[in-house]
Amino acid sequence: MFTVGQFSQLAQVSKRLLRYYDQIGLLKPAYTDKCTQRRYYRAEQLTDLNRILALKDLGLSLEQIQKMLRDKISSDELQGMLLLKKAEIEQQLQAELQRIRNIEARLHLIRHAEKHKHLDVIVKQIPAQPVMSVRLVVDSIEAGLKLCEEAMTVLPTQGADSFLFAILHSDGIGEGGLDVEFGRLIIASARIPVLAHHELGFCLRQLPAVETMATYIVNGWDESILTGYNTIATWVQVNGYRFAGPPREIALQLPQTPDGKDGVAELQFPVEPNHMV
Amino acid sequence: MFTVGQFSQLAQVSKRLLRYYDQIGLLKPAYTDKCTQRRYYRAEQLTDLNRILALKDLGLSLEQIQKMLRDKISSDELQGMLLLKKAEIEQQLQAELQRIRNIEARLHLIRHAEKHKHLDVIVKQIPAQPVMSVRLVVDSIEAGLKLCEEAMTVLPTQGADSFLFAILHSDGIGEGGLDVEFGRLIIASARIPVLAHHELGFCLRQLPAVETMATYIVNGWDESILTGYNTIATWVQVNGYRFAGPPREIALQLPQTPDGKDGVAELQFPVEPNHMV
DNA sequence: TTGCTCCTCACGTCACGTGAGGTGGC
DNA sequence: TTGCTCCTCACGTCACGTGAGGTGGC
Repeated sequence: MFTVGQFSQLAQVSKRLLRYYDQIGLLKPAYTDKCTQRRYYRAEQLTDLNRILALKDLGLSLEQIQKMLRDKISSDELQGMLLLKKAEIEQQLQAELQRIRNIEARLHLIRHAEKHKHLDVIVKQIPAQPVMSVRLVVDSIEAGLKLCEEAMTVLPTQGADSFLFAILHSDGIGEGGLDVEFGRLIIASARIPVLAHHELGFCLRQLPAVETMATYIVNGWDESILTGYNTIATWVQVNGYRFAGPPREIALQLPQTPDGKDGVAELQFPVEPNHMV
Repeated sequence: MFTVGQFSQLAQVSKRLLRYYDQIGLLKPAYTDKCTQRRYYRAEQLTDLNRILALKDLGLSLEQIQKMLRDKISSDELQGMLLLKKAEIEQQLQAELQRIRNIEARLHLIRHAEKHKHLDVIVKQIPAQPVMSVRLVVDSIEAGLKLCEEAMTVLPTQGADSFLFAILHSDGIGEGGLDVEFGRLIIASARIPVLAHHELGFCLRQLPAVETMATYIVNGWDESILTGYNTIATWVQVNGYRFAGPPREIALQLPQTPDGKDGVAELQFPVEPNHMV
């Protein structure tokens, strides 16, 4: 029979761990003095402890281990648990690899770009979203901007969180003009004056959800937006993604000053991992 | 200006997270109503939040992030931190790979061995250890056992935690006889009757520390020990290790019954990763 | 008697999730 | 007035580490 101190030395674990395992009922000492509360362990219990440590090393939680030991688990069940755990770890491993790639991308950007705006690009899930919008082909960017302003004035203002948005459906600058969509996000079940704008071609529709959306916040309603496109494009490339759908632009805050410096917009680019890289 | 709810929806994070970041001073809302305690965020703050999330994604702790943002860190420092973090993750990655290999080994053993004794093999660090021992070459295992018993009776008993041990220095069963060492571990600075046993050849020396020692507890002081050797050998092979030094045997509990069923011993094999596999 | 080990609280870790219970603005 | 959102506690998570403060056996 060994005391905690002795037993902990034999097993090369802390005394606290032994007391803790006693407390949660994972490994009770062979004998506990009712009076002094002292714990006494048998040499044979090293076997039990080692088994616990081995299972812990495999990444199982103490709770799982406890259940396994208590239920005298079968070989098949153990196999199942291990396979499950393996899959789990493999997934974690993928995540870590992704992180490493991300870090390398940052390092690359730090070394080769002057600023670190790329720190502000974030990938997130975007849920589906009802909108009121109009879609058409315009000849030039100027025409598009004009339409945009028109839409801004025409569409009814709702709450503070009902935003204007634009989607560029055509790839880059095609020769056939720009295929664009303008409109307003519809939050909750606010009252929508649908009929009033039918003649302008506005329709109610649903923007699809996007699993992996690379987003970037642009401060300033001017050339910042163009550099924002560049930032996000660089980020996407360096981080091993590629574009996977039409980009969106959300006006989070309309500019109040004529130079537009106080406007805030979010650029959203659907992306997917680029396995070619 | 947005309330927590609105801001959390924009950023796709929980309200609790925003309040938490406020609480720890990582991201204070642009304005907090002194009276109602309500938080109000500016659209521009999405930039800050995204930067925080990006750094978090890289695996940095909130404390590190906070320091980075507070100290207006330089590009070089950021680079250093990222390199450090990368190294950390790579280390974790190695650990996970090792775990996966371990799990695969277990699965293999489960499928091809009948029991799961291999669950009881544990790798640990063993510190250096003073001992009183004698080393010599014997012709046969029988002669060795006889010497062992002699040593057991001759060596003075100390506390309950002063164990007898044996080390097999020769590789397997060489033709030149067995090179063995017997003795007793010396715990703390107990009084040692050195002189009394000089004529038997006992010396005080230090067993070296071992970084990676594969250990296995044997219950029973009989043929269990041989099967124990087998268990540990299989384990070592399947888990991608190889032997890296003379094995030790520690008598944790001397048998009290004639059949020796109640003895307990720990087998210790120095090992190292087998990169050949 | 002096050390040494043992004991039981109980807080700290890390980044929030999850109610409980109550209040202000449309 | 009814909902909705907001607020502040405060506990829970996971596996212990780390003192604090006190006690029993040689």
